[in-house]
Amino acid sequence: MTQANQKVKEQFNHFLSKKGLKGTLQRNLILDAFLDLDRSTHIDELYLLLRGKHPTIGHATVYRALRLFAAAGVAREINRGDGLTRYEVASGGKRRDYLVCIDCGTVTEFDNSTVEQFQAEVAGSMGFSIQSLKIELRGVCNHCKAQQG
Amino acid sequence: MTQANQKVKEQFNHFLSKKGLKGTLQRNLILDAFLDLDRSTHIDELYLLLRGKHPTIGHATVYRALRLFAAAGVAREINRGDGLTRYEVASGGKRRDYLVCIDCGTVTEFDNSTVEQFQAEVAGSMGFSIQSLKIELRGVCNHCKAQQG
DNA sequence: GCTGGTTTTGAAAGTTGATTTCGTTTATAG
DNA sequence: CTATAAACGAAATCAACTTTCAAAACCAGC
Repeated sequence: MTQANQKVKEQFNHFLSKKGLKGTLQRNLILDAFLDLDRSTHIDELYLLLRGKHPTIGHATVYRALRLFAAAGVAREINRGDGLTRYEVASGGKRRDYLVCIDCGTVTEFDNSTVEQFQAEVAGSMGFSIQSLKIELRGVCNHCKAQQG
Repeated sequence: MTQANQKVKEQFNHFLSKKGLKGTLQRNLILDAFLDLDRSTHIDELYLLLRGKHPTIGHATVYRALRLFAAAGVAREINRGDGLTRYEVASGGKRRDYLVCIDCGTVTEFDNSTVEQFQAEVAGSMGFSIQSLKIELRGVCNHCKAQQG
């Protein structure tokens, strides 16, 4: 358990008590698995993962837990347009910047200082308070370009 | 019928004959309705719209026609993460830049020269050939900010 | 520790939009 | 025309998401 993960768990517990909700074994197990995975995932993946160790945990519980994590601000929903709702740990920034290769399907995350500049400019000119930003670039990655000659 | 729309229809007909597919009454009606609407739409909206004038057109046919339009390059699929697959006329650029207000749900399109600059920089640094670009900013719009005081 | 009221759980059912099936109809080349 | 491949529409199916409901777990107050 990293210190960052410990902090996330505290944040979630604080959210629960603030809302009069209960801390349960299942919620703890699901949150642990979610944090341990440390990458974006979706309900069924997490469900199957947990199912191995804790056969009693149900699909609906995983579903509800992930939504609760999102409501608590410790997780974030991702929609990549593939019909699946993914979740990732929300800590550290609110950006989601992807390069999606239309050839091999690889999804690369990137971080470019231009993004911040871009964000500031749009916010200024449109009078818009930006809360989150999602940029998805689709194209052909270096590797696939090389393969195609 | 604008000249641009006429061109789109020619493009679609060319696609059909190139692929050995058939031009049908339904496909023409659906394409006309889609072009006339002149904004992003989804299957059911278009279906209901057509249904009024041409009660024999079925849901499946609208669905298949829109996918065909996309395959022909005259339409483009849009996924805004709301569970609906939308389509819009593909003519004119490959960008989709949105501002989504998390308060009132309004979706505003924007066009900012910074986008192009940004795109070029990312492509250069990552060795990525960008084909399409989707930017979605979520936040609070001017109007809602004013209402909240 | 109990107890009582509330919340949570898991299995199963329901919902929704997307997609396919299938028998019939239509378009088009020869 | 006629053959045949494609397209049609209604209905069925699919997959992911979401809700229902009775039983179980939680926890604040005794």
